[in-house]
Amino acid sequence: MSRERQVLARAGLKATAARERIFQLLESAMPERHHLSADDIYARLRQAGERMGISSIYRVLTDLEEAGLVHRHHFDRHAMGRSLFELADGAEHDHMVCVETGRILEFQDPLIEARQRAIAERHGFEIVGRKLVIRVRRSGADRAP
Amino acid sequence: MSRERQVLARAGLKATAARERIFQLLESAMPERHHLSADDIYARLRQAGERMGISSIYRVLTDLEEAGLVHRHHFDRHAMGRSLFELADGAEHDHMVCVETGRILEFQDPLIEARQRAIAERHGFEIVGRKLVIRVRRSGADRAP
DNA sequence: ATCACGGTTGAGAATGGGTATCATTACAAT
DNA sequence: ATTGTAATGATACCCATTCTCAACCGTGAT
Repeated sequence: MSRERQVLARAGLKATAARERIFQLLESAMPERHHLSADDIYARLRQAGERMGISSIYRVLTDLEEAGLVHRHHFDRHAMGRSLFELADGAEHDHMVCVETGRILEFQDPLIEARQRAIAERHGFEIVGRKLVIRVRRSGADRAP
Repeated sequence: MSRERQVLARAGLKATAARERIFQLLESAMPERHHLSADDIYARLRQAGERMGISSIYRVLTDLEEAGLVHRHHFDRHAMGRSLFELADGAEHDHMVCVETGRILEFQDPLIEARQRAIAERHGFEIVGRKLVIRVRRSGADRAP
């Protein structure tokens, strides 16, 4: 039984070919771009000579997300931006997006996380999920006068 | 000259009727729901016997956003969620959304903000904007076993 | 094996915020 | 008034995502 099958099974998902394959792709994208859209996945599959319906890709991604194996992000300023997905590899992290280059940096800050928990608790809540995106630009960059 | 006109002028926007009116609406929503969608605004205008094209509403909201007078949020989990708008009244704040009731709470935490600035600086960036949304639920709520 | 059935897949249609187009209208400056 | 410039609004359009539904597994029971 492959590693993928194990992870899927542990998350309570039947291990189908589509799920395994998409999981693999997300995994292989981790060192590199780290964030794939549904279209990216579609394209990569084609490039590899495989084919999968785009609706299945969306369905599988949603399944994986609901099983907690994948995180979905929206880094665009506006609503109609596409969703980007990445594997949920244990450690939560937040994102910094450069508005000039579009580059996405990840970071972790235990202090911020602790603070968030404290604030939620103070209001009688527990945290289900959080999303912090900082939009940044190279400091000292020339701006409109 | 009305207060609205002054604010618009100060932000570099010609004060048109549409802009003044939408600004007013956002202002009047502050004590109450605090976050309005383009549709909400459309509906409120109709209810008041006025009429404005929905495209104008979107355009004005985008103008106001770009002038820094208004913030746009997406609290939904998925991409196609609608945009919600609120007046940018000086102090930045973050949001906590209850996944059970949909209620939106606002909070401020200077420590989190300072931390964010520090992290951005450490990477050679300056902050252009940030967005922190914590999804929460009443703690102690029963969950699936 | 075969059957039955519950979940999975995928092509194509539908959805729904949001945007683009463009003729019309309002305003401002000459 | 006249001309130029920007704002408005009806409508068409876009496009990522979801829905629908028929075909298709896969597995366990017979």
